[in-house]
Amino acid sequence: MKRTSKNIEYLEDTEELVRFAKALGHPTRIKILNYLENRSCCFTGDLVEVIPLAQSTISQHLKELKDAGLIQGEVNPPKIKYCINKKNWEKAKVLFQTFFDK
Amino acid sequence: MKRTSKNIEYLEDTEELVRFAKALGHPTRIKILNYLENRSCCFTGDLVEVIPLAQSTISQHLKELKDAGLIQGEVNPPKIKYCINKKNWEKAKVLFQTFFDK
DNA sequence: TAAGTATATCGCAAATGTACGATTGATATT
DNA sequence: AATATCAATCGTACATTTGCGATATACTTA
Repeated sequence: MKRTSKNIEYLEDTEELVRFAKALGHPTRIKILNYLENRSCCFTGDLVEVIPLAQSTISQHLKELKDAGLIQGEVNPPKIKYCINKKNWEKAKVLFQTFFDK
Repeated sequence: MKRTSKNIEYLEDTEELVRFAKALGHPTRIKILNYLENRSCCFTGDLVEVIPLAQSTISQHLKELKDAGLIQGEVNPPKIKYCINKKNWEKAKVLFQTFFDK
C-alpha cells in the first residue's frame, strides 16, 4: 500500500466500513464481541478463562477492537471493564446495513 | 494460528461471518463491490480503468471476493463478467444484521 | 515498603496479505 | 497458422497480522 506512488482516495464511509470489517475479520474477536453482547460488560480475565489463548494475545485483540471503536474500557481497579461502544456499534450496524441494501 | 497446539473451535456462523468480514476488509474490494452494486455486472477491464492498480492486483482482489462467495464470474469470451452472488450476498447481510442486533 | 493482582506492552518468529511485472492460457480475428 | 485481446496465475518483495513469553505498569493489600 505504501509502495504505491499514487495514493488512492476512498470515501470516508468506505474507510470506516473497512475499519469495522477488519476488526470483525478474526474469529477470536467475534467471540469476544459475542461474549460482550450477552452480558454487556466483562473483564479481561473473564475472556482469558473462556478463550484458550495467551493473556497477551487476548489483550492485543481487545486493543484492536478498542482502536476500531467497537468496544471501550473503563478502569475499575485493579481490573478493567470492557463494554460495547454503543454509539459506534450503531454506526457500524448502519454502515453494513446500508452497504448490503444498496 | 497453526503454531497453537490447541486448535480452537468456532461456531459455523462465526467462521462464515469472519470470511465475509475479511473480504470486506480492504477499500479496493469495497470499491469493486460498490461498483458492482450500481450496475449489477461488469468486466475486469472496467475495473482496471476505474481503479489505479495493476491488472494483476485487481484480478487478485476479484479472486478473493469470489472465494469469499460475494461475487461470481461467468465466462463471456473473451471477457469475464462478474456479478454479485445474490444468494450469498443475502446470507452475509443477514449474518451481519443478526450479529449487530443481538 | 514489599508483595500480589490485573492488564498492557515489548520483542520476536511465523503466517498472511498486498502489490508489482512477467508469463501463461484461452478465445477471437486476420 | 499468426496475432491480438482479456484475464488468471506465478514469482517475488515488502508490510501487516497473529501468536507467544517476558517484562513493565498501575493499583491494592499485607
